[in-house]
Amino acid sequence: MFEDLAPGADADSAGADWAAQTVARLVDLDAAYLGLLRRQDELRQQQNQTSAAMKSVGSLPKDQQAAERARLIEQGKQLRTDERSLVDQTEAALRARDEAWARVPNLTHAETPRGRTDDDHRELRRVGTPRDFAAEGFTPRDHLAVAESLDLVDFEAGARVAGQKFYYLKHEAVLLDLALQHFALGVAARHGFALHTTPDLAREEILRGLGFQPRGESSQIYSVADSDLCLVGTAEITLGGMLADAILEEEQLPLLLAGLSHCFRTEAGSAGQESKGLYRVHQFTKVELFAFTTPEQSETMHARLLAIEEEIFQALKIPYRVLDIASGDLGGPAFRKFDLEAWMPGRGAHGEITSTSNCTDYQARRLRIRYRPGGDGKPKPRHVHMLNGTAVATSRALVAILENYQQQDGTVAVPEVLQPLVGKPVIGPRRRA
RNA sequence: GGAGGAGUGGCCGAGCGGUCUAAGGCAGCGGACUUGAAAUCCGCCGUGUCCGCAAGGGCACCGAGGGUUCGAAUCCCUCCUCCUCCGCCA
Repeated sequence: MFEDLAPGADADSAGADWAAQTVARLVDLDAAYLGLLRRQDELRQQQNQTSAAMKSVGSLPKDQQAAERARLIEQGKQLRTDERSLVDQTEAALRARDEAWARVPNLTHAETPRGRTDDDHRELRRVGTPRDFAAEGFTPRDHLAVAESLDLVDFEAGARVAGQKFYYLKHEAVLLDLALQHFALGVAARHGFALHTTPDLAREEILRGLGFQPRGESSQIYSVADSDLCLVGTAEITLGGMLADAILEEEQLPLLLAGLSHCFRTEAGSAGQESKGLYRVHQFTKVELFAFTTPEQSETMHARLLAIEEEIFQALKIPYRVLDIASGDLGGPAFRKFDLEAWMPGRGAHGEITSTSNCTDYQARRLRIRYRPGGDGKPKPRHVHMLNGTAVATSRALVAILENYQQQDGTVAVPEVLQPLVGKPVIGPRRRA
């Protein structure tokens, strides 16, 4: 059903055509539903009139009352039968319309680069200068080698207890992980975000509202057997879901939330160099920024979220670049997405460390989150815009720190802003017990 | 985990088969009175959706979903949430 609503491989050339067909299909489905809805409402009006008529039967002459009652009951029965079959049709039509709608991704920002490959992202800028390891006289190792030599991470035990791509952080890595969380939460609070810790599980319905696909074949989401709960892949889900069905006042916007949660991802089908060590794991901890705004505010807010992400990694003194993500890589909900990619000397390439998306009203429509515009008269509620951004994902940040702060003697310097919580300026060398 | 109780408009709260077009109160908005304010009085005061240029009208919503009935906020079933007590536990 509706295969024609999914773009094919040559979507860029066929894009306009596909869009026109999709719109036509949606219009047809909508008209079909509304036609049935109108008939259903008329039928219900008759039902209401019939039961109202029953009330006045008592004012008829006694000898006519029984006959009139019987007539109305018979009529009511008939109407009920008709109404039920019409309701089934109406519900089916509504489902067809909504399913078609759910498959339509968000619109795309005019400036978003078009394309489907990593080469199609637009690099907006580079900030910070990568260290010249050759000049320092040594070859940088990847974070896993650094971490293992300092006994900071144990993947073997993680595999034994929970499976591959699970891990234990050890020693100063634990403190680094916590220091990153604390630092990011501090920055978020200073920018006016209300701090939250969130549930690490959420109902499927909420996941769907945020545009995630909880139980698909290649789902990134762990689900809990015999329940409708899933492990969250990001606090975006729990923060966004907090206000489902709410109608906010315009003065409350923009509403800024920060959430600390564990994040769980199945990482189905990913492997290779990119997934080595802490870069791609099943569980990590993340501080997430979330914003509810008016439609007019969302673009400015998106820039603000990006600026906060940059502030954090500038404070950590990690070189990075900013990408304007290409249309084919946006996913369903995002209207525009910026990624920060840190320079990772161990692999000699950039790697994603944060991502911020403007989802405009895509999630708000599914979660029914609206606001009442101020002003005179009785303005109808409008959908809010919803945006999210990573303040810090600790596992990825650890990769960047270990690789950028490694020293020739095998130790790792601690970023200055984290030193108060880690309690020392340098990690290692360690004497193995 | 066990046993009870409860979910009604922004909030409190009545209603427990047809008079619900959901009482009453609080908050809010407009007005009268007042130099101004308070107090008092009068009026307004949910959401969604459909038809309509509009005025206006229809339909739905009393935690969610099913059911019984000519007719359900009201009766029955399932689920969700909250409260109380017991047990267990960080």
